[in-house]
Amino acid sequence: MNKTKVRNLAATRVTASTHADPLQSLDRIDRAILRQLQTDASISNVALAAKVKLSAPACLRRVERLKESGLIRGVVALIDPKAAGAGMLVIIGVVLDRSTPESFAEFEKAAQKVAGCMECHVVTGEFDYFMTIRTRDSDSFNRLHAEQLLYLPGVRQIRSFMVLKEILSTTRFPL
Amino acid sequence: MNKTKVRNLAATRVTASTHADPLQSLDRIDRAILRQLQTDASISNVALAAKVKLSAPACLRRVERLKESGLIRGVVALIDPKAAGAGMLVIIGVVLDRSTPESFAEFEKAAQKVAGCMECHVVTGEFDYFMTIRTRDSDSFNRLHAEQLLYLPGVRQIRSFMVLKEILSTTRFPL
DNA sequence: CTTGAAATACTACTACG
DNA sequence: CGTAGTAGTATTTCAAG
Repeated sequence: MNKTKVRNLAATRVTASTHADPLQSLDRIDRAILRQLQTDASISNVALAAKVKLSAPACLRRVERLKESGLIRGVVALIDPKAAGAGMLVIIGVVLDRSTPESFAEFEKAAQKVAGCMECHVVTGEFDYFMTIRTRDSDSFNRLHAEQLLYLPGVRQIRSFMVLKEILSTTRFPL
Repeated sequence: MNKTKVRNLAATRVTASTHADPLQSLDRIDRAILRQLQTDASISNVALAAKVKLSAPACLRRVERLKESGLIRGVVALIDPKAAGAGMLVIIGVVLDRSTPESFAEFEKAAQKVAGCMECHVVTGEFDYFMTIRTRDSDSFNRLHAEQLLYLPGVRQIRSFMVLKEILSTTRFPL
C-alpha cells in the first residue's frame, strides 16, 4: 500500500520536472529499465517486464512515460564503423580567425556538412571547436582534409589528432 | 532477372567479408533500412517493410542479416543528458609521464572507471589521450577533477576543454 | 538465394478491477 | 499495479521466381 504510493509519486515527478535532477526521482525499477534499454533496446516488452519483475502493461506504461518525459531521447540502431568501412576516427581542434558571431555561425553551418562529422562542439581553451570525424583510412582523411576541412570558412588553424586506439566509446549513461 | 542477381551478390558479400567495404555491397533497400533504423529503431517491422516497399518477412530477414553480419552493432535507447542531470560535457586532453606499455595500460584501466566518462581514445599529437566526460555542472566537474582525474595513474598533464555549445552530436552514420 | 502469401505463436495494447 | 481479453505483430512454413 505504502509501496504503491511511493512509486506513483516517483513516476509523477518524472513527467512534471524536466529540470533539476529527474534522475533522483526515478525509482529502482525505472533505473533498471533505463539500464537495460541503453544496453539493448531490441528486447521485447514482456522480457523487459520479467527482468524488472513487473507485469507487462505496467512495464510498458513506464517505458512510454520515460519516452514522453524526454529522458529517453530515442531508440536507434548503432552501426559498427569499422564494418561500414570507416574505421578511422580523427579528432580535430579548430581555431577561427575572428571571434565574431557571424564567423561562428558561418563555420558551424559549414562544419555540419563535412562528410563523416560525428561531433562538433564549441569549447573553452586554446581551441574554438572540437570536431570528431569518421573516415575510411589516412588516404581518405587526407583527401577530406585537403578538400573540405581547409576550406571551412574563417579557419585560422586546424590541428588533427588521429585516434590510434578507441579505449572506450559508449552511449550508455551511468545511472 | 539481372536485378535479382545483383541483390544476391550483395547479400552474400555482406555475410562473407567483414573487411574491405561492405557498404558498397549493400543494395538500395539495405541502405534504406539502415538509414531508418539509425534514425528510429522503435518502428515496427511491418511499418519498416512498408517504407522500403518489401513484405514483412523479407524485411525482417534483411534486418537480422544486418545484425548477424555485425554491421548493426546493437539497438539502444539514447538518454537525453540534460534531462538526466548531466548537461555538462568536458573534453580532456591527457599527457602521460612516461610512454611505456605499462603506463598506458594502467591509465586505460583506471580511465574507464571515471564517472561519466563517455569516450577515451589514444591519439597522435601533443596529447596521449582524449577523453569526454559528462557531468552535471561546473561544481560537479570540479569535484570530479580534484577527486578522480588528478589521481589517474601516470598523468603528467590534464587540459580541460569545457563544451559551451553542442553543435552536432550524432550516432548516425552517413550511407 | 531471395521473395511473398498464408498460418501460427507471441506480443503489444486496452479495459477493467 | 495487476488480470483478462482483444488487436496487431513477429515469425515460421512453404511455394514460386
